[in-house]
Amino acid sequence: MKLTESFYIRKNVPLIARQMLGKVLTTKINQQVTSGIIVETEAYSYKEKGSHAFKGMTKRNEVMFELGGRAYVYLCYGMHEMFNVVTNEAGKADAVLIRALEPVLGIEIMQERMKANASARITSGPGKLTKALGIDRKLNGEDLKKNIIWIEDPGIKIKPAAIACSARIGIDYAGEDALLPWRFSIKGNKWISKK
DNA sequence: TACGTGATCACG
DNA sequence: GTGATCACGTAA
Repeated sequence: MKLTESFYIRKNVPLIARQMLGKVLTTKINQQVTSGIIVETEAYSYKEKGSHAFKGMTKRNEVMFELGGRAYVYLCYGMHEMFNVVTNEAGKADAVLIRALEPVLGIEIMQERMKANASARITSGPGKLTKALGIDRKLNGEDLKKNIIWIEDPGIKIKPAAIACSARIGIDYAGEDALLPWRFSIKGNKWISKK
């Protein structure tokens, strides 16, 4: 069943990011269903310099300031769409970046979408999984309770010992906050993004 | 390691 | 208006 507000609207964003491992992200776009198990995430809090929300609200990040349980999608490096889940209550702009998935449904559809750059590991990275699942900025602000993009709990329990945590990737600009161990992944999973 | 790529944001 | 920068991916 779908995750509800009681999951998303909590204060502890690293905890939410960790608990998102093993959940299933699904999109239904143009009647095409694609999904994957979340195997790598990163937490971002408005209180630390790694977050887009650290300096306050802008046109780009305004959905981060809405109530938890929505999609925050933005363009990075002029070519990659990035998908985040907004968490916490309105005004407290926390988010979890989904960095990698293990494909489950619609694998052929994903391969078709990735055709231009045919790689075997179609969902192993934040820019790739959005393309594979058809996620783009049109979904910015989309409510995850609806039937376009959502996350379900398949009831798989991930043991604490099976979770790796480390510093987040690609945020050197955040100074000492770049060292926070807020990147989580399922140990040994083949679909984790490359180093 | 290098660079494509274009929106965004902090300056004036 | 302008310019530096960017929560990446790929080729090499």
